[in-house]
Amino acid sequence: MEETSTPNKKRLISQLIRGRDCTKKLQNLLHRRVVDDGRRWDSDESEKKSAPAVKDRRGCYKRRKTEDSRDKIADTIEDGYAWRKYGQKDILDAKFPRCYYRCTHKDEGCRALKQVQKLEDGSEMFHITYFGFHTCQNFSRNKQMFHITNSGDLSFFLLNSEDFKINHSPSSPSTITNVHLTPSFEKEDDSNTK
DNA sequence: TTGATTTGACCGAG
DNA sequence: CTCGGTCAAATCAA
Repeated sequence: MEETSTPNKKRLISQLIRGRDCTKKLQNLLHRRVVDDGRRWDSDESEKKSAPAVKDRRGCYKRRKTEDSRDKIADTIEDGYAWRKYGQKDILDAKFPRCYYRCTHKDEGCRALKQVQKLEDGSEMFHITYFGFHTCQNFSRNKQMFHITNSGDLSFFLLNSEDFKINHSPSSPSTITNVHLTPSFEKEDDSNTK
């Protein structure tokens, strides 16, 4: 990891810059969200409080718009976070069902969600879509960072570190120091270049 | 026992 | 109505 200096370094830097741009965009998005918070989608608390019957009050939710979603293709659904499956659906034109996951720490306020669907091109790969961000404390656990590193998903890593900074302290996360990047960072999904 | 997964019902959007 | 997303009871696993 040391002997290849300039070309890799350059690439790395440009990746970091891209990541930073991305996080900046997301920060803006997050900020907007906070501003007009409350009538977005899923005003869960208020609705749940006034829930009458509990029993057949299923699904007081709104369909997810294309808010802030990030797509990624990977050969594993593992990304270092603890997810809890809450549903699975057969999708109309798809061979494989779509699985729905939320963060295990939802009860602590973490709203991160993801959807996983196997690709139809025969490869054993998965199309993963992330919604929202982790507000739980996952980031203090180092081993999970290395998981992320293994999967080579730099952008996701950066996004979350930024998220972490927003929610906690602006000081640089010391855990980053050990990370070595896998150069195979091929999935180019531009998330939201609309 | 607790926590995670399975699975069919339910809901809102279109 | 159909379809995708979510809920929650039943079930499984540790």
